[in-house]
Amino acid sequence: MSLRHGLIGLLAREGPQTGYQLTKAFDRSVNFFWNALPGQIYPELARLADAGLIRQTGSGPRGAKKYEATAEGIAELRRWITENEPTQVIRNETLVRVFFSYLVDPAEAEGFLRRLADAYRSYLFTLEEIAAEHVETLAERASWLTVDAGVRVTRARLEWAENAIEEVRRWGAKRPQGGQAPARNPRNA
Amino acid sequence: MSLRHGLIGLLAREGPQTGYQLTKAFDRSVNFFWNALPGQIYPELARLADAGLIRQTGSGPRGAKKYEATAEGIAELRRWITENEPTQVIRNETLVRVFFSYLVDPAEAEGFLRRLADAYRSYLFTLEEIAAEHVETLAERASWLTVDAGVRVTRARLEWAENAIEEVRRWGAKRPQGGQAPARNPRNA
DNA sequence: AGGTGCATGTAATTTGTTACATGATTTG
DNA sequence: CAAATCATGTAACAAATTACATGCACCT
Repeated sequence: MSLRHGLIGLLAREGPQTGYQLTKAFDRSVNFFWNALPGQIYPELARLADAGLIRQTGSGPRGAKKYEATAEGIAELRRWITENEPTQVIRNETLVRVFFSYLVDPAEAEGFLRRLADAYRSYLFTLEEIAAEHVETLAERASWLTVDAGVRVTRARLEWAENAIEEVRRWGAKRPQGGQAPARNPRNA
Repeated sequence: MSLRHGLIGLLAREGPQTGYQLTKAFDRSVNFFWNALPGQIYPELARLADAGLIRQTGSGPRGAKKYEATAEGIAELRRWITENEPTQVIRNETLVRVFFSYLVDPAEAEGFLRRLADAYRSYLFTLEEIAAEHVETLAERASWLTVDAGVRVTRARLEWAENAIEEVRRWGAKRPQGGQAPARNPRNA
C-alpha cells in the first residue's frame, strides 16, 4: 500500500497541510500515478497520526487539522522507497477488454480503440506540457522523472493503439468468433 | 471491476472449467494484465453462478464444480467490452517511489532503478518470446495485441529506467534534500 | 496404508469506493 | 441574510489479500 507513503511524502515535501489540501496536492501531483479520494484520505490520516508517522500541528479554518510528517514517518518513507520490490500488482482493464475483443463486432472494437487512442493523445499532450516546465530542485527533478515515465509510456500506448486499429480493421472481413453472434444493436441485448 | 468479465471470458474462450483450471488459465493469459488469486476467484464464481452469468455443468474429480459461460454472461461481457471507458484507475507504486526518491541517498535510488531495469529487461524478454509465437485464430490475434502492448510499454519503461539511472547519478554530487539527512546504513534506522 | 501434494474453499482483514451528513465560510 | 460551495468527516459497501482448514487422489 502506498497511499500512506504518498501522504507522508507530500507532507514532507510541501510542509504542514490539512486533509483537504492534501487531496488537492494529490490531484496536482501524485494523482498521475496513484488515485485517492477524500473518503480514503481522511481515515488514513487519522491512522497515520495514531501510528505516530504524522502529527497534528494545529488547526485550520473550520475545525480542520493541520498535519506534518514526523521523523519516524520520514524514516518509514525512506525505508519503503528502497525496500525490495514487492511482486507488483498489474491491473489493466483496457487490456482485458482487448483480450476478449474478438467477441464483439470488429467495428465496435475499432471504435473502442479509436476512443482509447484519442484519450492517450490528449493525455500525452498534457504530460508533455508538464514535462516542458522549468525544473530546478532535486524534488522537482524527481517529479520530472515520473512525468517523463508517463510521456514515454503514453507515447508507446498511443503507437500501440494506432497499430491495433489497423489490425482490427483487418478483422472486419471475418465474422466474430466464439459465443453467439454479437447483437448489432446492443440496446436490444 | 473486470475479474468477473475475465472469468466469463475465459470460460467462453476455453470451454467449461473448474475454479482451479481457471486460476491456471489466469496465470497463463489474463494474469499478464489482471492479477487474481484463488481466494478471490472461487467466491466470484459462486456469485457469477448466482447471477446466472455462468452455470455449473458438472463435477470434476474431488467435488470440483465445472462451470460454463451462459448466453447472458457472454452478452454481459460484450456489453462491458465496448461500454464507455470509466475514468481509469492508475496505481503505480514504482512511480510513487521515484517521486519521493530525492529523500534517499542517491546511491540507493540508483540501486532501486537498476533492479527495476533488470526486472523490465527480463520481463521484456518473456513477452517478446510470447509475441513471436505463431498466431492464427481471431482470439489469438486479440491475445497477441495485448502482448504487443506489453512489449511496447515495457520497452518504453526500460528506456526510461536507463535514462533515469543516468539522471540520478548526476544527483550523487549533491546532498539529498528535505527531511532529515538519510541514514547511510538503513539497517540502523 | 501412509505421506505428499493437489484442489477447493472459507474466514478474517485490509484496502478502496460511494453515498451521505454536517457545519463553516464566502458571495450575491 | 440566503444560497452556494468549501471542507471535514462517517458509514455502508465492494473488492482484494492473506491465512488457514479440509479432504481427496496419487504415489511408494
